[in-house]
Amino acid sequence: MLTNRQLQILQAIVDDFIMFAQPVGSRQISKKQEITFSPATIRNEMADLEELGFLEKTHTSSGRVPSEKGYRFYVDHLLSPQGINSRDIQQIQSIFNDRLVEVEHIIRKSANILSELTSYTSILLGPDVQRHRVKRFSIVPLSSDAAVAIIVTSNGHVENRMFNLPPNFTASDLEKMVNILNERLIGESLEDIHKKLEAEVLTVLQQHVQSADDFIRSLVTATMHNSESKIFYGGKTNMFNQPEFHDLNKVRMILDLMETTSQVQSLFHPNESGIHIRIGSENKQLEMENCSVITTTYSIGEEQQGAIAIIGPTRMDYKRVVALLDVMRMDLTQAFTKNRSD
Amino acid sequence: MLTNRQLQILQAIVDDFIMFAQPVGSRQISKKQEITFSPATIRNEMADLEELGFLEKTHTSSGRVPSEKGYRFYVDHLLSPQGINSRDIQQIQSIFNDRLVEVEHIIRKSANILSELTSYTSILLGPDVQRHRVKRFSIVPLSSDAAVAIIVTSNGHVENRMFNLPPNFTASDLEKMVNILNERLIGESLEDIHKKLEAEVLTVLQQHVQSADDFIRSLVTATMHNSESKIFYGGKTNMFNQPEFHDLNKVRMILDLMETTSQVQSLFHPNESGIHIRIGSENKQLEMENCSVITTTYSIGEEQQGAIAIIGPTRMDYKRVVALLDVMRMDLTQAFTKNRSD
DNA sequence: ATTAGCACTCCTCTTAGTTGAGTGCTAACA
DNA sequence: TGTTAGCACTCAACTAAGAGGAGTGCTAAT
Repeated sequence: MLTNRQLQILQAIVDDFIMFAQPVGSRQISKKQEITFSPATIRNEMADLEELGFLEKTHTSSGRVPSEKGYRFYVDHLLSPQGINSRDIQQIQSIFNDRLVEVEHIIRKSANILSELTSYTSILLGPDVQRHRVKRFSIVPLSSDAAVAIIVTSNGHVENRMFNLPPNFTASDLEKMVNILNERLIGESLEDIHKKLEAEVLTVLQQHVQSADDFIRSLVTATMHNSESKIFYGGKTNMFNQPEFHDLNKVRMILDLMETTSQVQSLFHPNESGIHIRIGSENKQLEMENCSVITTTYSIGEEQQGAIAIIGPTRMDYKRVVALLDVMRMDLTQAFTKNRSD
Repeated sequence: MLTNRQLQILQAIVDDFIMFAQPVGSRQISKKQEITFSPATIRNEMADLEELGFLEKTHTSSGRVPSEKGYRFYVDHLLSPQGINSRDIQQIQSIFNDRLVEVEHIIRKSANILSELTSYTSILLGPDVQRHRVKRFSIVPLSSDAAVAIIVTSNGHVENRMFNLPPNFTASDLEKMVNILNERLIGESLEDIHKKLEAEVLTVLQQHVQSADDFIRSLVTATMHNSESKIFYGGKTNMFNQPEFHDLNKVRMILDLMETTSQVQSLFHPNESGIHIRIGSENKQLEMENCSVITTTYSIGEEQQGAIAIIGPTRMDYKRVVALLDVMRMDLTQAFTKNRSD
């Protein structure tokens, strides 16, 4: 168990290092207002904290730097919840000024403002398209052998895909088909559609339409394709500002990771509410060993969920980011549920 | 006018520098197969070429480096058209293996393959949505005050946008409206729609539907919004490989530029056929003063046009990139016009 | 006209020395 | 007994000096 004084010193060191990105010496700590004891005492405590694994030295005679364990402790026990600046709140509110109707717009704007406010990189996941419910299904023929399938979901998202028509497919075939599909599929979620298409709808269609088999197969692969939630980025190059990323290789690896959808998706904790912090090697990705990722989720309507991640150096301003994400999560949730009800 | 020998030496120097990214000395040139004269002679010629502005020195006793004027001359006069490797051609062909129907897929894949083959960054512009022709117009109501407008274009693109419905808008109003819109707008290009909507369609609608005014306004702003061609990137971080970009600031500026749609769009020469090369400061953007940009266009169907850009260091392998772009342009054009006719 | 030879330049790499921030330990102090 | 002043020690960061080498420009010989 740490003594009060050790807690105080650990906090001071982490705060200081987060601010200045320089190893922190005993003298520097001793000069702080709230510290009443001498550098020598601090040195003794520091040595103890190092032995306990909370601090590290970059070399024998350098100041101390928080270890991952140190950050973890700081985040878990020393992070006094902090209000944020009214100017920041105002800026967040400005996202909702426009009376925009589209979810996508709001999320895009949120990504930009978050990256601006934190000076880190933000990633926002939109609603999971797979869970949207079908509002209308239609097919627009383009030529004798190609058509576009269009699915409008209840919250206004439009999913569309081209596919090939089987030969000898008539306009009346198409019409029948669309009617059947609408009858059967409206109200279902997109992820259920695939199953339904192949199971019940197919047999019904086969009774009415020639070569329904091919058709359904086209349609299934077509609607299945675009299955992930959309991803929005803010401040992709913000990390260039951080001294720990003055290394091209690190930056490159992270930027490359962000181009890979699957990797990005695995940064998140789906279906877990609250704010999650992963520090350095707590991240599964090797590329992220110098980064911390703070994630949270927000609601879109009653069923849908979106997610937010902030990526920064392990020396991230946790206090501020957590506070900002908290506001952001609540505001987005509120905006999207209010939007729904009127 | 340059002598034959000067041409030969200039070419050798540029080729060598493109390959090794190191200032080229007289000895190194003299060792080449095709060079029959001594280092001393080469030094004299080099001094002349420098005086003429084609070469530069990084310091008094360094080898020579091509100046922008040197690259320009090389590109204009010394670039013997070169066939490309059959393996490369094969890889390009692989884009079209899948029998993909969607334009977007092919372009996305092309961007990736181009960046892979060149090891530079590629940017592909899709067709200009504004010039697509309307195939079908429909409106799907979502709630009492919101709806989605959907425009399907003749080549299968789907443009959609949410908008607010005026109060007291009935289902039959909506139906009438959609009918009128389809009557009037099918076959028009998207860019013409805006004008038409405001001019003739508005007056017609006003006769049939209450508060058509508000409605049209919503619709115009809605369809106008998404007006640029889609942009696809390949190999965004490839420039990290180039020694001239081992400078974080340069990389950052270019990456930031690539996030700005308007800046990216201004890299292209719309409506000019052929292959264009802009070297260093010939680019309008200050951020690009160390880059060369090679652009070209391809056709999508009979009316539409897409564009390709490759961004690399001024020390770019012009010969190879030009050859690759030439193949790419023709293959894409062919694929998209063939696609149309069957 | 071409080229061998040579003095000269200047970048790059290495080594040595200096400075200064910071530590750990010991001994004195309250 | 906990705290602190004092001091020797460590090591990164900076500076200066010197060696090596790739390359040039000029001159004189071929």
